[in-house]
Amino acid sequence: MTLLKAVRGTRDLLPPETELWNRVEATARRVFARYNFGEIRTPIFEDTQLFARGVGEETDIVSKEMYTWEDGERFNERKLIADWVKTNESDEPSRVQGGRVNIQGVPSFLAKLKEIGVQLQVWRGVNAGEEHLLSGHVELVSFRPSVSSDAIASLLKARDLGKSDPTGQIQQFPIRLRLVIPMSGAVNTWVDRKDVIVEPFEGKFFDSAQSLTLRPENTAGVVRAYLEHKLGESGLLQKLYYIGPQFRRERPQKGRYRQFWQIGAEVIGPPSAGSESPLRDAEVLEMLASFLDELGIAGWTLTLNSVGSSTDRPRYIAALREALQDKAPLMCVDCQRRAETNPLRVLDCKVPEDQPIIETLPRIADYLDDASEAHFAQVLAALDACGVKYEVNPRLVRGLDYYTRTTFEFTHGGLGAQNALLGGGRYDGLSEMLGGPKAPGIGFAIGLDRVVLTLQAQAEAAPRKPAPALADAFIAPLGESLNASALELARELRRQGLRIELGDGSFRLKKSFEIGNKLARSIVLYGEDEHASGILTVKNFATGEQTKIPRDQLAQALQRTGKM
RNA sequence: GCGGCUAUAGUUCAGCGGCAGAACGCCUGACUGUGGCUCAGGAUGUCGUGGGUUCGAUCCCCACUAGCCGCCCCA
Repeated sequence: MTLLKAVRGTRDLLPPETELWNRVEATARRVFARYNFGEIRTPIFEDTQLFARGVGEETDIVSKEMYTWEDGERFNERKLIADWVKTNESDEPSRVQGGRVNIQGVPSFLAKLKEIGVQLQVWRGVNAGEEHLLSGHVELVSFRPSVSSDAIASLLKARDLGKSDPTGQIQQFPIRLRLVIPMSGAVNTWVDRKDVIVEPFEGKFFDSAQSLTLRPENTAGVVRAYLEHKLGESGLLQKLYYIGPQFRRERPQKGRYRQFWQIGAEVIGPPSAGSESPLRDAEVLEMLASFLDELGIAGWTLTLNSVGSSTDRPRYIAALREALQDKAPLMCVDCQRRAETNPLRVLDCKVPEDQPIIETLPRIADYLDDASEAHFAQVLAALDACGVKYEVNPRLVRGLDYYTRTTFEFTHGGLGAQNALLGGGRYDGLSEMLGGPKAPGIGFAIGLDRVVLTLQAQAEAAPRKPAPALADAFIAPLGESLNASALELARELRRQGLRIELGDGSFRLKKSFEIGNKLARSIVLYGEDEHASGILTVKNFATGEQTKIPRDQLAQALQRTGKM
């Protein structure tokens, strides 16, 4: 039996690494608290519509990277029967074959069906125009009073196959399932037109309550919660932070996982609360700089830009498209594609030859209206005033549709291709996109995985690595009869705040020492003598010093060695 | 999603068309209530999975899976 493994792009976080994760999270909580942020926890999955409307239907995240499923999906027998009746009512009886499910599709699709074990009689005919038997197994289908579970399973498989069709090949040839019941006089009693409600077939045999999606980011969820709970009605600015896993189906790489962790925060509220103020932008950026500094991340770079208001941006994109009509053919193939699909991305191109051309393209700065321009200038002025270093990069663009005005990212050189530690920006129109009142906001998401990677790389480079955390003491019961009272001793010490490892009476003393030396700073011997006298034998591993300590002074003594 | 590289012991990695290897770690003993150091001994294993070539495959070929690097995208 093959061992099951964590699925692609996911991973287990084990001690002692989790200690580092906790440190980062604790630092975030501590720093954010000083700015009066409160924690919000939103669901890990949301209605798919939330992300489609918030993040943007056309973004890569929504169009190809989300984990989406139809929740509460049920096989709809009525639809299946209705479809059968509809497609077969004009068929000549002689053309109807008994007990089979016919599936039409392209050869690769049929091969796949075979591969996953769908046992059906299958002909190829769409492309080749010839009939060719690929599999001889005949699956019987009966659907009175209900469709066989095998047939349902086959439909489910075919449906999933259609969903995961990577090349779009299958979609070009829609899956057509035709259920054919045995030819006999029984037909009319099996499916009586009067008993069946014939409805137009809508192209699916499945009904679902709603489409759900594992969150690919958390801002949309926070804004949804803000609207749902009418937090704007307080008239105050809402300052919320979150820590949690996010999900995107991308190709895994170092620093990029399919389940990844983000620490993020949002400042959002009605305009009357000052949510539009450039001071909020600067304050958030200053907080992030403090967070990274306090964590001890050296060598980060803050890059920022203004992508303009929701009216500036379309104007700019139009201008960019126009300029690219002439320029794009001179650029790399990627840029030629981007010019069509997502012109803003051309600005991100890293090909050296393209750089001079990019320099000649229109700049977003020239398309900002006066208000946006002034807003950005005030953000920069506030950053200057508090001494946070930054670079303005007029080519910095963000991939999510909801960003307006200030956008930024903090990068770190040690991360390779995935060099962004965190990213964020202002989203003045998001609330309205979700059907809410005007509620400008600014937020960011820290890539926790990447921050941890950076810290680990720094620790690796450091001349002295920190020693792994040791327990204060290892309690070694000498003999299994002492196990129970050793637990009592451990409980006593632990309740006084000590970190205790408890051995086992079956261990030979030598083994207790060996294990104790690996796990703890001191060993406490708990044998018959100690049990009777209440005077315990304690040996400090570092000094080799061995002393007798009365039980009531033990905690204090171990505390003291802890500070050594 | 695309391209390249990789997959052997718990870990880091050698290796070879014909008995599966090192170092570290682990276990046992020298040493029955005293660890680290030393010495002696021991066990490591589906050689990623499935096919193919071959008398014979961990090695060569193919497919798959996973990881890493780059692209894409983003945190």
